[in-house]
Amino acid sequence: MKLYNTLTRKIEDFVPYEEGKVKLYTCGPTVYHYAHIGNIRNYIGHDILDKTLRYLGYEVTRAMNITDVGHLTSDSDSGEDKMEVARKREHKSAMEIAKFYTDAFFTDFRSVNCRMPEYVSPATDNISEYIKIIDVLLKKEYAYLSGGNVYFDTSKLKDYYVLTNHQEDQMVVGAREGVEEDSNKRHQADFVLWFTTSKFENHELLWDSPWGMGYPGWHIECSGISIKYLGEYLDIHGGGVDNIFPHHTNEVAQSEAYLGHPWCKYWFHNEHLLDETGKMSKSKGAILTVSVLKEKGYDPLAFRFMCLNSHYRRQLVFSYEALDQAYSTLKKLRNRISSIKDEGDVDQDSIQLYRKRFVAELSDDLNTANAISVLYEVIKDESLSGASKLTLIREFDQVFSLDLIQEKKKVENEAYILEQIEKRMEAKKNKDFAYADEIRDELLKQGIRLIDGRDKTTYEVIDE
RNA sequence: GGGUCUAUAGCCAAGUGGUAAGGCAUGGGACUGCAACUCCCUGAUCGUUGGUUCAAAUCCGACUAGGCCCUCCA
Repeated sequence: MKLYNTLTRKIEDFVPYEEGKVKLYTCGPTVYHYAHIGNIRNYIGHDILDKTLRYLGYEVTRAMNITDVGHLTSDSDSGEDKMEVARKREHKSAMEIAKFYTDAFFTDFRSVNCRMPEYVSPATDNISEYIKIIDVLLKKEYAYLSGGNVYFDTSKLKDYYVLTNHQEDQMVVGAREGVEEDSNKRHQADFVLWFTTSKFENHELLWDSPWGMGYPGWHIECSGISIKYLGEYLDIHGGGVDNIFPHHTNEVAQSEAYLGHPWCKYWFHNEHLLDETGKMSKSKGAILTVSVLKEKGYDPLAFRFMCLNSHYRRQLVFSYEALDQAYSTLKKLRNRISSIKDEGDVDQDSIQLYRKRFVAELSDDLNTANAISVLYEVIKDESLSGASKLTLIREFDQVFSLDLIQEKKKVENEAYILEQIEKRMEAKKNKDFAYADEIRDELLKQGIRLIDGRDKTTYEVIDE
């Protein structure tokens, strides 16, 4: 298995700390708003990684956080907490908001066939873990108190910018609008571990700590949750590319300072999904979610298919044209697969050959687009028996998760349908095509599509 | 200003030194009473420009265009 590692900026052989086992961490959603399809692309990328590792035989343990607190617009005290903004906007308690959007997130997450991680933990469930870590960081003098807050001292590290190649003296403070400098910091790059003071009024979520009532900084939650559930040695940590700095950079800093040894071996980052105007963002107003696509009549898996046709480290521009295309391709693919008859012997040698090619593509930094090409070759291979094809397709779909093999849907009124087909045959014989078409249209309205064969008409249930 | 990534047919996209996979769409054909489904056929010299090489979409330089990061975003 070869994976691109942001840490080295190279494609490397994947070798976990413990042979055969993988500890995988995914930066989860912030639940002050809906997760848009760009967010979901990221989780699809992680899902493919997760399932590929499993397919290869690794025992994967995966954890993911839910950010339901303290997501500030900046580390300085000028910003507003996103949860608080949502609370004011919707006149609900912070926990109600978090619950609502967490549920909405997992509805979409599941609808694109993403597997649930072993551990999913909200940030607010692990406060004591953060306090423990911050306490140690203070004792080791990697952290300091200033202006009521606890800060991480980045000057104590040999190489704070391991993930980024940033040069401190070239950094522009406030490159983005609305970011102000925090005068409590000793160094420009220092970041907050624990807040007790802020300008926000009525901050709803507060916890007691050795440093006073307050709430955790943004970055500490992922370190805390990861170490708590996956231990001191992490194999892969992933997220979107925009997390590289500062979020993941800070995680490395605080985790390794706390643990006293190297922490995460591989950093896995998904590129963004763009729309015509550029990056999708939760703060940009209208939010396109998987649920919205569903309401528009798309199978959510068409979106997943669209993502798999591209590479996770490549920017993808979302357009309805592209989605329509992905959807019709997926439907065609399923149609072709459904016509494969489960007969003949399962040819182990041929299967092994295709299996190898499939694995080779996925092992090449998750080349899903090529893995799909292998699928097409399997379908087209005339020397392969139906049983062999279906065995392979079923296996490939463990990773793709596109529901390629659709269960033949049974209908209750089959007798009625067969009767109608019979009537239509009769009408066709009598060249009464108007009546024949009428029957066909009527059945279509009921979700039954007729398929005319050479001397027999069959039907299928359509679910749109 | 610094960092980083990308540029292949109408669209999605593979390709990492030896003369451009695959898919969708289009057009043509087979099947059909018509249609749907299915099947067959159908297209590009790889952003521009220098260079390295017997040989470059693939390596190096310059240029152009675009994305992302530089303390809120996946």
